[in-house]
Amino acid sequence: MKEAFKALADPTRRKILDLLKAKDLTAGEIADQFEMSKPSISQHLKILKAANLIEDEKQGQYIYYHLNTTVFQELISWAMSFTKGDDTDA
Amino acid sequence: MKEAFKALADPTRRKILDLLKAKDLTAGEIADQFEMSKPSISQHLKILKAANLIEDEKQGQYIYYHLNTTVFQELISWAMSFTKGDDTDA
DNA sequence: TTATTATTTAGTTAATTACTTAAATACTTA
DNA sequence: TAAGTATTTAAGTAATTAACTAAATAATAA
Repeated sequence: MKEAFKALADPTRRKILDLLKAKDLTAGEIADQFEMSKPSISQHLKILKAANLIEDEKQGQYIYYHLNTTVFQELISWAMSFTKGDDTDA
Repeated sequence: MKEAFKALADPTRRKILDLLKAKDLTAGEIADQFEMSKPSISQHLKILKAANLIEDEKQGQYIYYHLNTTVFQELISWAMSFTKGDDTDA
């Protein structure tokens, strides 16, 4: 989760996650949605992957990225522990 | 939410939230839990407050801090939108 | 009023982060 | 094999962040 919190702090990375919510995309397709160099997006993807928020899958010369929902589930539990009626530890 | 994501990226700030989950505390009581200067903790409290994750209340010479759960609720909704079963199109 | 306690604000510095361009790697196609 | 496309890695830099100490503000108590 530690890595995820840091990964989620950046608006570009949150937008990447939003894009992947709609459908799986290649690194290039993701980069096309931003006015930013491809290496920069590649770095962001690397950080999201290290945080287990996304996974990649190579298909020929392309690398497809897709969401990994497990950390989002953990995040839900974590946030719920701060709302009334839930005593669960972080 | 933008501010909240950045606020949550720091482990010291997440620990402050954990402490406030148990009970309301003064700035000094919070600072006592860390091996860090009081001004540093004060800055973290300021950031958490700007993110609407906590609120303060002055009582005499003390300032009590307590959780504000509204942004946590928003965070839950946000994270749920990434998990299966919350398909907005369904 | 003066001193004490609680806390924040200001100013500075070191570490981290988010970009950039250039080069490297990997796959595909002619 | 050589050229082209997709993507990452490397190296460098500017902006941001998180810490510190010192000073300021505010309330309390002597």
